[in-house]
Amino acid sequence: MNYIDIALKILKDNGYKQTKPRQKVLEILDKSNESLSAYEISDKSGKKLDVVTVYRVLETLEQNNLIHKVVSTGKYRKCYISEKSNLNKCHHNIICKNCGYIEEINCEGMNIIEKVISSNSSFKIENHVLEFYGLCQNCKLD
Amino acid sequence: MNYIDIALKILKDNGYKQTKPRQKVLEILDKSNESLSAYEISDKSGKKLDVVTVYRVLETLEQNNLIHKVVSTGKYRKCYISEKSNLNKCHHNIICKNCGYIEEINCEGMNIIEKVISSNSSFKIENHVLEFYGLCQNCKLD
DNA sequence: CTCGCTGCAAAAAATTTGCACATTG
DNA sequence: CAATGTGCAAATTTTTTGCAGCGAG
Repeated sequence: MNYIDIALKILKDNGYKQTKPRQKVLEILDKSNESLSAYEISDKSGKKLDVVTVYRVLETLEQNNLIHKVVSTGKYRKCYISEKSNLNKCHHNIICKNCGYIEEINCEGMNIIEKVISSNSSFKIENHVLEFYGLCQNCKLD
Repeated sequence: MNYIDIALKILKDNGYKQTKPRQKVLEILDKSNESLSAYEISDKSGKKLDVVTVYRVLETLEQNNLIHKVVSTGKYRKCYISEKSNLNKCHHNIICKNCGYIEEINCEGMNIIEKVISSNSSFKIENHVLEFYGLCQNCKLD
């Protein structure tokens, strides 16, 4: 099952309706290799989706862990989901500074880092944001 | 020498003028335990500083590595600087979800993580953003 | 005295809200 | 048909730009 179908199923399971705007936003994000803003998504829909609707759809999708906000830009990117569970996966991205291409990565070491930080500070750490920036395979060759 | 004096000296050394707005913004950020937006800084100045000026001062301070933008909120926080060098220090923050208190931390492990990611992906990684969220000592007791 | 910096006005961009109507289940 | 979700209008918030005048060096 592909990203869109899984996402729609999760929405349904969580009591959300499967509407055309939601499906359309998922399709646009699924196709894109880079993160997109609400306005960019509205544009890519041929303006069929109002920006306000896009904002609200994005909020819903994010709450259900179906998409991920790139914190340095505020734009959105689909993220890995599976039929079994989409709960609290630790999402990290590498973002190409040149073309915007984003790849989701697996970063096992962070739980260790969190433990080290926890014991070196007086904080109780609950979560973190981590984004890497650089050049993707194509752009580093130029 | 304290934060403000060092910062002003660095500005001077880099060819920037030492102006009252710059000094005032530095003072406000120095006093604050949490990150502040341009509007909050303007307010804390008793509206003596125009928001536009604050935006421009913040931009200058950031370019000189004297302050640091909290990427998840867009607000600014002073960061560690020394008379000798303020170049490209790797800044990481722990941010209290409850009260907003921010502490700058030293996070040695990240260069190792960057190397691991580099070798596991096709990207040439240049930098990263890392922020931790949790509860500070005071707030975790409540 | 000169160049860089600030303040004011205004524009542009990003995000949120209210409400009537449409759509899903 | 009942509850959610959408579209439009409008308000709010955030950030940027232009330009005249001020002030640091």
